[in-house]
This record gives sequence, structure tokens and C-alpha cells, in this order.
Amino acid sequence: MGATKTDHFTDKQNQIATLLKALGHPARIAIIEYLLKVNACICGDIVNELPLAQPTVSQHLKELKNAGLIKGNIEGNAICYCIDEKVIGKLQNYFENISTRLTNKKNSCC
Amino acid sequence: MGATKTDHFTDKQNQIATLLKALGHPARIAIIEYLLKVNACICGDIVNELPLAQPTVSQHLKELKNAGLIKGNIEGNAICYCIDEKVIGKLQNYFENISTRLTNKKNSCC
DNA sequence: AATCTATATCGTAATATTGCAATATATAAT
DNA sequence: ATTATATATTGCAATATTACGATATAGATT
Repeated sequence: MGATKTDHFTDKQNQIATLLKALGHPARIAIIEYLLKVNACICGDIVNELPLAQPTVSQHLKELKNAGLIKGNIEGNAICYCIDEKVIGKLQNYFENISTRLTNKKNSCC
Repeated sequence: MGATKTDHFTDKQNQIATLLKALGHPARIAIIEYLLKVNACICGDIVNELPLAQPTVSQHLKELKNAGLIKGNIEGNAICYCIDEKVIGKLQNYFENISTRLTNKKNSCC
């Protein structure tokens, strides 16, 4: 096999999994953190920041874009990349919800 | 290639990526959500909850355990699985931090 | 038009992941 | 001791991911 059985899970589960999978690689975490660090949208520059070849970076950017985590606007002959706040908010809420439910629970056995 | 170049990134980036990668599969999200839903540690039961064969579920549980997201205590001839609150808290903080930094930033171009 | 710069796509090799049948292990119950 | 139950491990096939060289594309500059 090798193909994930997405059809057996709920849409929400698949959506969250897709987002987290997209962030589940250090290069893509590094991209997100770089976009944050410069505190602006980046036009160019990303390839030079990462220890990976240009096609590899391009591929990682594509995956982040496909997952909806970043947006890319064409800006002259460069592309302006930005983090999508909404999606990050979604993830924040997801983990916040889990956290509160865990603290309310008072684990008995572990 | 095919092997992730973890050595080129910071420890923190690799740690976060490892956690998110472990959660980047709907079956593992479903496991976490089931552990939450029953509001207790689960001894047994998980295999019957998921639309996957027992060895597959066992493998997913192992990955969650390796990433540190769940803990498993042997309880008779079953195993008692629980979510590790600390690690979830870490993820919550991570996304909260990104969120606040994003709202402070007031995206200019996107 | 020719050239430069930035990014994307193609092709491909190396490796990792997903899923499961078969089998092993280990405790519980009879 | 034998059997039942729960979970893990092994082995393997199908598929996905990662990485990059080569090449394509597209706007900017000269």
C-alpha cells in the first residue's frame, strides 16, 4: 500500500492532518519562521535563507501553498509570500481546545 | 535523495517538525481525538475504533509514542494510552506565539 | 531583441511512509 | 497447561516524499 486512507476519516480530521503534515518538515518550519522573523512579506530572498537548492525550496513553498498556509502574490519578477493568519489561528484553536479539555480531565491513570 | 536534511536546521525546528509530522496523518489525529473524547486513558479499544487493521493501528500508536505525544502504561494484558499534556501545551504555545506575532505585524502587502 | 533574475517544472534517484497478512509475545482466564 | 485476548514485530508491496540537476518560463533590464 502506502496511500493514506483519507476516506475513512472525517473531513475535519483530514483537514487538520493536511495542515500539520505540511508543517511536519523542518525546512517548512524554517520557511514559516523566516516569514515571521522578517516581519513582512518576502519577495525573493527565501532561497538564500535556506540550506537547500532552489528547486527544493520551490517544492516546499508549493506544499505550504497547497495546504493554504501561505499565500503568494506575483510582484514584478519576484513572488511575495505571506503566512495566512486564518489558518494559523485554526491550528492555535485546535491545540487550545485539546489543552483545555486535557486540563479539565484530570488524568487518573497516567 | 529522499532523506530529510535535519542537520541543516535548528533543534527547535526539528523538534516542532517531528511533533507536527507525527500528527500529520488522519489516523493519528483520530487516535488523539478518541483519547480526548472518552475523557480517560484507554486500555484496549483503540483498534476497534479505527477503520484500520490492528498492525496498522499499532504502528500509528508507536509513532505517536516515539514523538512523545502519548504515553503507554501496561495495564494487565492491555495497554493504557494517554495524551502527554506537556507536549500539546508546547504546540499550543508555538501557534499562539505565531498568531500574536502575525496580528502585531499588520500585513502590508497580502 | 538579448540578457539577467527569480521562480517553476520535469525527470529521476534515494529514502520514507502506509497498510496489512502472518507471526510472535505476553498476560488473563479457564 | 491450554486457550483466549491484546498488542507488537516482521516482511513486503504500493505509494509518497525529499532532494537536486537540467531545463523551462516570465518579467525586468539593458
